[in-house]
Amino acid sequence: MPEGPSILLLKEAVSVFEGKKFVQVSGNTKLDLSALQNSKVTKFRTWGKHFIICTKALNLRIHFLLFGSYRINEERETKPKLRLEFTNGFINFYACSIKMIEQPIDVAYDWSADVLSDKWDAKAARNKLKEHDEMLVCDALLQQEIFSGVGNIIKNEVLYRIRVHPENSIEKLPARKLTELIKEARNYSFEFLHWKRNFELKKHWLAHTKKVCVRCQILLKKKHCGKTKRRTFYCENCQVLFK
DNA sequence: CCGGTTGTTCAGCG
DNA sequence: GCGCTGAACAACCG
Repeated sequence: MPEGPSILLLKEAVSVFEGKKFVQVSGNTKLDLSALQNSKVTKFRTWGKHFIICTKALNLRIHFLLFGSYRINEERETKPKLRLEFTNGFINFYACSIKMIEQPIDVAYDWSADVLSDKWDAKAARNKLKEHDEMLVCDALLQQEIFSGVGNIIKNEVLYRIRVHPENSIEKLPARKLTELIKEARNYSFEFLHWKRNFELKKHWLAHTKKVCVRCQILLKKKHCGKTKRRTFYCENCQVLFK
């Protein structure tokens, strides 16, 4: 569920509820959502892995973390953390983190960091990366302030596709490679979106969870790289470690 | 059936 | 105050 493209698919799936009044708001959440009763959804938005429910009174942020899920017009065994009921259906959210967004939404969010947004700004990403010279690229791709929406799968696939070793620091990357990294983070995210929409995401993985490099046929390395220590699949032969 | 994970935050420690 | 570690959350797959 969790990477950015999946959240965009959620937004598409619930667009039928935009502008609709809440018939009932309920769930396990400890947040006081009484302000939502008799209110309506003005808009659904996303920022990377954040799913944002906008109302006149307040904005709610849903984050699915690792295990979160949702159902539309469908129940599960467990009680939802949040249930939004409309006249034309309902959404249930399970095992997610829910927060009120206290600041005005454009203050709270840097839209230019969202790799799937029209507002995505590659130049801004490059400037942010320049402030983290010593950060490893495997960590940098997971920084949501820089690449909002990129998760571990996208990280692995991007680095494999551009033939960059995950343990290069930002400063070691030739300018041309840095450009490629930034470009592919967005490009692959849209491919992910397309494949996920067609239920064929996994079959397009080249590195993530894979055993063998499709380019060199050698065994891929699996290692918990960087400060983020997320599992990283890479080819020690064709993904270059720059000196 | 167990181990691990498409993620993030926070407490506790040295 | 820092950086690091582990816990917590709690679902599903292989």
